[in-house]
Amino acid sequence: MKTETRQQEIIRVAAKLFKEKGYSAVTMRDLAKAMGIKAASLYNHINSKQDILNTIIISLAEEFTEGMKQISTSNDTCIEKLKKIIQLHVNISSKNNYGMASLNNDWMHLETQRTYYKKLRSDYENDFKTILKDGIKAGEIVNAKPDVMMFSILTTLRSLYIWIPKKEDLNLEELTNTLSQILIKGINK
Amino acid sequence: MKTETRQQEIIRVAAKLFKEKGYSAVTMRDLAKAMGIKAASLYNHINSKQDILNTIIISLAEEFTEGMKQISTSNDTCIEKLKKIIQLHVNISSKNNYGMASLNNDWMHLETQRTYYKKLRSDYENDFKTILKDGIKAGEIVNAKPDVMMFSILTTLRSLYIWIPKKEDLNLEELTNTLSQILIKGINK
DNA sequence: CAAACAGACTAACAAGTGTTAGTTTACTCG
DNA sequence: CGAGTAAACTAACACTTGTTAGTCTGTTTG
Repeated sequence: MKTETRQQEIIRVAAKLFKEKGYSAVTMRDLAKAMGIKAASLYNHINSKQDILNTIIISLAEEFTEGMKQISTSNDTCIEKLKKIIQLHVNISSKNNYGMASLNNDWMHLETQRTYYKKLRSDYENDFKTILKDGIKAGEIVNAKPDVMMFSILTTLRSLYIWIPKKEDLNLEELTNTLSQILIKGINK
Repeated sequence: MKTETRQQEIIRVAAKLFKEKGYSAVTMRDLAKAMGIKAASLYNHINSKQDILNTIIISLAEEFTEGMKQISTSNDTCIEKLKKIIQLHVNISSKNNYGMASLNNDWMHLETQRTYYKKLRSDYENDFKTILKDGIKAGEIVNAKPDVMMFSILTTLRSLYIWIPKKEDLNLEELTNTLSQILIKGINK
C-alpha cells in the first residue's frame, strides 16, 4: 500500500472541500483547519491555492483523454465503445469522486491552464461525437442529432460524482450495466 | 410589454455573472461594474448579495414545484407525464437560462433558505420517482432501478442550461421532441 | 414653486483574503 | 551526540470583501 505524502493529503482534502462549497468559497484557512494545522503551514507543501486546483483538474482531464484514446482507436463496435466510455466514467468518478466536482464546476477558475483544459475537453467531445456518427452510419445507432445524443449521455456521466456517494451498496459493475441499458436502450418497454 | 424595474435588472445581470463564475467568485463591485454604477449604489435597490441569490433560486425552484404539481396530478399516462416534465425543463431553462446555473451550482450558498430549497428539491425528486414506479407497475416502463433512471434523466434535464445557449438555431419544440425520444426510447436502433 | 423621491455618488468600516518571512519543534540517521 | 530535515508555528503584509452612512442631483408630483 502506497502511503500518501502530505502534499497529496492536502490536495485530497482540498478536493473534498471544493466539492462542498466550490473553489472560490474555500479559503486557505478552511483548508488548514480541515488538516488540523495553520494556513501558513500549508505552504510547506504546496505552492498556491491555484496550484491545488490545477493538479486536481488537469490530472483528471488527462485521465479521461487517455481513456478516450484507448477506446476510440480500438476495433470495437460503436455500441461497445459507448459501453466502455460509460465504464470509464463510472471508474474515474468512483475512484476520485471529490475531484470530479472541481473538474465539472471549477474549471473556469483555472488561470494558466484554462486553455489547455478546454482543448482536452473539446477533443474529448469531438471523439465522442465521432463514435456516435460512425454508429449512425453503421446502422447501430438511431439517426437522431448527434449533439443532443452526446449532450444527453455525457451530462449524465459527468454528474455521476453527485450520485455515486449517495448509494451505500454500490456495485460498480452493476451500475455500469444498468447505466448502459438506460442510456443506450432507453426506459421504454 | 412589462418594463423591468432596476431591481429586476440587477438580479438578471447578477444571474448572468453567477453563471459565469459562481456566486462566491462574483463581487458586488463586479456586479456594479456590469451595471455601470458603483457598488454602494446597488444597495438602493437590493438588500444584500445573499438576497439576490435567494430570489434567483427560490423563484425558480417554486416554478418547478408548481409545474410538477400540475403534471403529477394529471390523468396522463406515465410516458406522457415524462414528456411534460421534459417540456417543463426545456421551457424554464430557455426562459431563465442564467438562473438555472445558480439553481444547480450555488444552492449550497443559501443561508436562511437552504432548508426550504432542499425540501422543494427532494419533494420534486420523490414525485418524479413515483411517476417512474407507476410506469413500471403499469408496464409502460422497463423494470430497471427507478433511482438510476431518474438520475439519468434528471441530470440531463438539469444541465440543459449549459447546452441551450450554444445552439443558435434553437427550436424549443423540436428540442423537446428529440430529447423525449432519446431519453425515453434510447439511442439504440 | 415646493416637496418628495429615485437613484446615483464618495468615503469609510471591519472582517477576511492569499501569501511571505522568519522561527521553533521534533524526529531521523550517520 | 550532532546535523539535517520535515513540518509545524507566529506575525505580518497588502489587498479585497460586503456593507453602511451621509450627500448630491435631477425628475416627478401636489
